[in-house]
Amino acid sequence: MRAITGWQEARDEALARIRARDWAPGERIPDEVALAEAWGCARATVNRALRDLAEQGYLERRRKGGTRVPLTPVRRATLTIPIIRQDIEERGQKPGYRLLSDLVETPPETLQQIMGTLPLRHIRALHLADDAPYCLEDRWLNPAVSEDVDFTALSPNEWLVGNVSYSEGTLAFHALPADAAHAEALNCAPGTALLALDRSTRAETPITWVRLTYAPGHRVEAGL
Amino acid sequence: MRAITGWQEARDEALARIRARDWAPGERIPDEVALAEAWGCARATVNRALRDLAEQGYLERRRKGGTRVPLTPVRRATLTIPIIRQDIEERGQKPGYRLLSDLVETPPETLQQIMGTLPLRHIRALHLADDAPYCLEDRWLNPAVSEDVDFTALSPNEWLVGNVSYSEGTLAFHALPADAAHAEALNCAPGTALLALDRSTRAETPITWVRLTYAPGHRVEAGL
DNA sequence: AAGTGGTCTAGACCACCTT
DNA sequence: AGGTGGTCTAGACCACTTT
Repeated sequence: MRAITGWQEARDEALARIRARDWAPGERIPDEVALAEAWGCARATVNRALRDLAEQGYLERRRKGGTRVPLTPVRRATLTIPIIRQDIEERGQKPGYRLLSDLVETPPETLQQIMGTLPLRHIRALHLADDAPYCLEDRWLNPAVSEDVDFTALSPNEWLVGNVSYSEGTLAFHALPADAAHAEALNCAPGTALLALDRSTRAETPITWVRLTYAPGHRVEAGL
Repeated sequence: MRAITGWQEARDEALARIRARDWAPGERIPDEVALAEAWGCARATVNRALRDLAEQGYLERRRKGGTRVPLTPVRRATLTIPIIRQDIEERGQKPGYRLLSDLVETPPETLQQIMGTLPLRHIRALHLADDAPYCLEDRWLNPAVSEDVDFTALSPNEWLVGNVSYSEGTLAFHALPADAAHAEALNCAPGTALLALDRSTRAETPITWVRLTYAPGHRVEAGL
């Protein structure tokens, strides 16, 4: 075999061996020093290649334990979370936005546990694609964060990304039936199955919790 | 400032500056050589830190163009895709499995475009958690791949991961109303909103397309 | 106790892209 | 044309974990 020149080449070579079961599931593969010598490259190059495969779930690595091909690989997919307006533009549609309500309220108890402080600013807004309902943004905001921001023309989604981003959080998908409010906003029948994305965001202090409920038929795609 | 010792420390320092808007959105940050000198570490360490942040969407890097803080950061979340049985076990529940049907059929036209060859092996199976319906696996398999495999006791999901994994594919979430078959299998009323995950897998040739339809109320969580 | 991956360093060359 | 990130190398030390 000719010498390997780059880490991507090393990665491809390793992946080929895994796929060919040359390195069988459960088996320990040669250590980095051995591979570096066999492939005629530096150990750091092998390391980069194997680390990359491990990040994708193709390998398991442990100090002293060596590197193994997992018996049951856990693949990872990547989900990109753009600003809603960008999302719509990338579909080649015209983005629109309408603020439905902006109140200070006491949230449901489940939310109180997540957000802590009370009361919260509760914003409901509709995003449009080519003038058709695209998704409903149902957001609870820590009032300390948003103060006097006017969400009449600018969606909280966009404002937050530009002003409070780079924070921690959780994200989950689920399905729910359209209630009366959904039905009216998204222009569908009550009970329609809708895809929803719940996301909570916090830095030192809780910032926001949001549920994006998409119009019927919407699909969220993930990479790899 | 005291010298930075590791790449994670460098990453944290950089992220702190981004969050503090010390490095403002749209702005170009110092180049790697400058940061390495300022932080008292090697350039490779800075590179690793900034590359990591760029992968997460916190920075945009271009040769000659330098490194910038994006005006509108696109965050990325990671979705782990375990074997269904493992998924159930990790919830502390007892996994179960029942094969519902295993036929060779002509798939709907939309699927023919994805899978190419005809006919396909069509398998429907139910996964159980603590004897309650967990998710319905509706799978179309390239017959050349599965040949004589018996899915009575072993789910296609598990067999594939162990035997044909390490392949390319796509993945998408959406919501759909339970039809009569869903309703019976998942023990819910017809029309119930259900979360579904469509996944297609291919190597050199199309391997399989599957829709996992989860029991009502199921949530799929993503990291960060 | 010892083996293996994790990482740092210093220097170098290269590829790409903006100017 | 030149600056910047992308990557390779060779060597070194360290941290973890299994033996």
